[in-house]
Amino acid sequence: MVALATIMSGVYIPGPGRRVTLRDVALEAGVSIKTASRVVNGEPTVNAAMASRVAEVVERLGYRPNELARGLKGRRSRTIGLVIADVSNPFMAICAQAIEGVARERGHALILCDSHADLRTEDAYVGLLTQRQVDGLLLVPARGHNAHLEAEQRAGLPVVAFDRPAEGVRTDTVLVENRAGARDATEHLIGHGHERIAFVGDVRHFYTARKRLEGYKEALEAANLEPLHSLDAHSVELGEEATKGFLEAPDRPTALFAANILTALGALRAIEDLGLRIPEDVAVIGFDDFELAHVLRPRFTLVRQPAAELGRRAAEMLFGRLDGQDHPEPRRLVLPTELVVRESCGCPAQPTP
Amino acid sequence: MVALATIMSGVYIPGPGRRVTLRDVALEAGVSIKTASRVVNGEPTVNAAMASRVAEVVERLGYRPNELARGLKGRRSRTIGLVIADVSNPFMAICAQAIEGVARERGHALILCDSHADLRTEDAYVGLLTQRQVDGLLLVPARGHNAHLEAEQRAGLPVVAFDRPAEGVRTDTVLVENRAGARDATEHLIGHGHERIAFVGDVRHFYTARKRLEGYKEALEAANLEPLHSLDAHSVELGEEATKGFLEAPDRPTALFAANILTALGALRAIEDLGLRIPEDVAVIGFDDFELAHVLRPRFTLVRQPAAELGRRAAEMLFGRLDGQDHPEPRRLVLPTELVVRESCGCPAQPTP
DNA sequence: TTGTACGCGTTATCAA
DNA sequence: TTGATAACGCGTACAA
Repeated sequence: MVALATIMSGVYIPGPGRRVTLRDVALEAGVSIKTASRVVNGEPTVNAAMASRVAEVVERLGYRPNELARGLKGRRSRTIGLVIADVSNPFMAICAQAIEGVARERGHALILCDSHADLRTEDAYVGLLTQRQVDGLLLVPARGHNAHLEAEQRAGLPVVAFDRPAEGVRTDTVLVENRAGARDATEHLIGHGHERIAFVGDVRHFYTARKRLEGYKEALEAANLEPLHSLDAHSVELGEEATKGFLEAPDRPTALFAANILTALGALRAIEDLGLRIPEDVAVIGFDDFELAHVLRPRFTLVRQPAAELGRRAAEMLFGRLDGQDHPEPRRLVLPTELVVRESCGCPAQPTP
Repeated sequence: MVALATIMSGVYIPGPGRRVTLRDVALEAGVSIKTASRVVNGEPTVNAAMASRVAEVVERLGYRPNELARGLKGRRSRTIGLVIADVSNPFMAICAQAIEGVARERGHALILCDSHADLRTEDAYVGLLTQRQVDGLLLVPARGHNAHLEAEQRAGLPVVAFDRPAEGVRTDTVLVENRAGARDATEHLIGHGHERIAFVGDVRHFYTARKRLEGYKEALEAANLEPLHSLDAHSVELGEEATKGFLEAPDRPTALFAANILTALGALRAIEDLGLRIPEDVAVIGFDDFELAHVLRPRFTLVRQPAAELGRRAAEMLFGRLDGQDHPEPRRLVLPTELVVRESCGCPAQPTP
């Protein structure tokens, strides 16, 4: 072994590209590989003197266990996979950050995959991850039948879906109160006396969009008001267009519920362009938080999703399974949203929110 | 092997938790393991008939190579590590997304680590990553002496730093024109006739903050103007405070350069609170893009960083090394920024930017 | 308490 | 062209 490495003045210099292995340590310390292994893993059944000798060598050579070998042997890669729909979306990025934090606490690495909300890409990623023997899988499922997940689950891979449920597969799931959140927002607008409240939402097939629309309709029906919605505005531009469609009509709505970030931004642009005032001419509430919401004037009222908690809870649910918690049935956790009341809904300005 | 698995009506059902291995394939196809391996790896030296028979079995059993075993044997994990300072920062998230995309194109998995810009956390993560035998490392270095990187590099691990250089270590680096970008912005304000231009920046020890301050000073000096800067505003609140400090002074500046996102938001809040108008009372230019910049009124002028390209180029530089490109010296790539002129600087409104 | 032998799933070597 | 056999680095089972 020393053939490929050199010890110079107490500093071990591994050959280029060659890492120190347990064998190197064992040889250097004059013990068996197994004993070295025991010391590294902190097993108690080692002579103290020997242990400290080995520890010294480990330190000096800078030995690092090879996790690939460990995983191969031990059937645990200490790695989990995350397939997210779009990391560049701040909401998702915060989820990812929270998940990464939990993984770290639990000594696991996190492989990040961005499916761009595409089912085939997701499928490919799930393959990549299982090939890497991940211990578990967290994902924001793409729309469509996530059939590929089923085989993995049957093979014993714990899977947790979050933000939206996986279609056609029974997995643990962590969601957000989309419907209740939308209902709260709509009711708040109704409470301000509005009777014509428009809904600008994104792709109708998206789970979150559907649920939010349901909540909106629920609130309107309870108040005996007519729904007035536009869907499929999945970009700022389309959101702007849809909003203008509403606001330029003869009998225009006096309030607007923008069901996601993009439509909210589009709505703001439209309102600005038409020279209307918020909230005097149109009151607005959005769904999902953004950094500038309290910088805008008037301050923007919105339904806040607990992004970090969503990620954290999903990760914890996964690690629960890894720890052997045996819930035979898939679990479902739904986290509450929070209506952050500021000024765009028509409420008076607060001191310093 | 069939002891732990069953073949029923053509469908192979692996035992719980047990995955199909090359042995299973070989047994089922009646060939040697090595032959099965050859087929899987597309080696040309296989009899066509045999190859298709094996391929069929691979398909039917749903065989997936175990990347851990491959990595253990082949000394290539096909995995790269990314240590980023803060994924919840949209700029970083976009970098991460771009990197992930390149990794995917190259058939590599990406392990994501969030150092929270903390050197010790970074150190721990680098350890975690090398234990996982990553083939290369991309990172946004934390401030301080990144000594731990040196040992890894010596052991043959390619390292690419991006957004900021690693201190005390010589690595490939991809940066953005912080200085030139800040100079451009400042010059633009000078071009509008401003003579008192304040700089609101974040932590003075940060590389990016320093470079931007340099650029700002350069522009002022060239125009024989007095610099007027405040530093260490590393939150929206502090940015707001710092801005108010400037604007409430007797001889207040007529223009403001906010050197990062947080200070830009803080500045906007401060200006709003003081009842000043943009750009009539104070012209403003920021550094770094944000989703709402063109939704704000007036539209916000800023220096845009090529986030996706930064990530992509860094990843490509890393894969270049992995492909064996042998540049003995560390390389450094500096990407240009772009001054996105809108209205907050005092320029007239554009039709539809 | 310590060491030996084997296996994890794969690829590489070499002989057939 | 194909197949035994030996690695890769580590942990487990068992023996010393």
